[in-house]
Amino acid sequence: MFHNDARPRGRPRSFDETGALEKATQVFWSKGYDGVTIDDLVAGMGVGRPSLYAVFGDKRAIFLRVLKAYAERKGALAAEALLSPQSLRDSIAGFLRYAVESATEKGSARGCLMVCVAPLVDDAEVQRFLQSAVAGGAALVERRFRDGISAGDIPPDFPVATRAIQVTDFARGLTMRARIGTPRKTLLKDAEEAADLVLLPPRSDSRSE
Amino acid sequence: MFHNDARPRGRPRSFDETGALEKATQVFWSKGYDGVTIDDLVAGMGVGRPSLYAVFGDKRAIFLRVLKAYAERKGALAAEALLSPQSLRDSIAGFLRYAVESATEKGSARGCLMVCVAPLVDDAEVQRFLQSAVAGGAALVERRFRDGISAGDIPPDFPVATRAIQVTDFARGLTMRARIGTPRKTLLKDAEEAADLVLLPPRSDSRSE
DNA sequence: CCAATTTTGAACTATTTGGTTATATATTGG
DNA sequence: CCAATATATAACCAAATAGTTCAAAATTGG
Repeated sequence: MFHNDARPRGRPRSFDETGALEKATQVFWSKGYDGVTIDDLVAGMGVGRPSLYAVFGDKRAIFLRVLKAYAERKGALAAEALLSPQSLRDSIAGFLRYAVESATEKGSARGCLMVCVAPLVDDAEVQRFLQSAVAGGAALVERRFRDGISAGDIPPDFPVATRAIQVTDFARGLTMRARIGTPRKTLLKDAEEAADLVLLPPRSDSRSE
Repeated sequence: MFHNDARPRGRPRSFDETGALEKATQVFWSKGYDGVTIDDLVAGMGVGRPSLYAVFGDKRAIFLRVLKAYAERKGALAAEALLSPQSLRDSIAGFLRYAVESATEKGSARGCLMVCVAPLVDDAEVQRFLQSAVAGGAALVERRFRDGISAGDIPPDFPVATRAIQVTDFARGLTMRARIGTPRKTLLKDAEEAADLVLLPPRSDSRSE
């Protein structure tokens, strides 16, 4: 006799919890952390003030949940863009293209919550989270480079760690430019050229000057 | 009988105007735009509230002045780092090194006012200013590349415009990582490697495959 | 239908914030 | 030394903001 999935006891909620968090994401994404008031969240999430505090806590708590959910979702999509294609070139270009496309999507704010807004949040936990996210992103790209060596797409002496960081730095640079209004078309072109650059074979040391 | 540089009529100001603006720069730099209150500026600039409004205007006006002064100063220093060295490699590495060093300076906030905070300001004039600053920075680097071709440091088919944008995207990426706490040492290493990368000769098309 | 439970909506309180006003203070010009 | 001028200090006010309280509403369990 399990009532595990039975509806809970009292008045049912008028909102969907994860849906409300997604709406909160849009609010923070477009207004930044400090630019957001509780009333912004109330209006944007469609949740009454007392419910908001009861269910989610204060602004900081909401932001932390938003940030973590966003990172997970975006990380999965980025990994997919990176790991799906067969050719290394398509992987790297796809990764950067995804960064540009999600940063210039119609209907969302420009830029990226993790790249543009979270770094300005003056909070130790946020900073730690971002640090590990940055490291995780680079590690993912590095793994893809290693697979590229196995597949013969790039030479065995390819500096996988260095180039992986460079790919993610490019993504950051492109994303910040998206935020200030650089057109998607321009950024997509730059993403392609960045992919070309990071795939150049390293200068071989064998032939000295 | 010119009294051009005579002291003005009434009670003398207790603060230095440009000095106060520099202090305001630090305030915005560390707290972001929306995170700053008038009281923060009053405290940080050492200017009383009524004088602040009378002399500088409201928060937006102060920020615009701060941003423009910051851009001018920083642009000049970046140009110096870029144009002083003889070798192209020293120029590009110096430019990126300067970005990292100024973004990790002790005593200032981490990151950069133009790269990290201004892009989040929801204001058309700020956005326009940033766009032109971004274009100007890339143009500066591109010019240095062209000089490098003349000097024989890079081949004549070197894609100067593309690589110039990439240099500035790297600077943005490094600067954002500085903001989230990546150590200066790490970033300086990455800056060197980024300089190496963007100076790689392009794949020559002559030899197909 | 009624008690227990949970959420909702509206109002409320204390605090912060942006911006102004009034008065005192420091300086120049005569 | 006095009028004119400009700034400084402190107090002030209205609006915005964060967070709470409380009665009404919607549901389950009996």
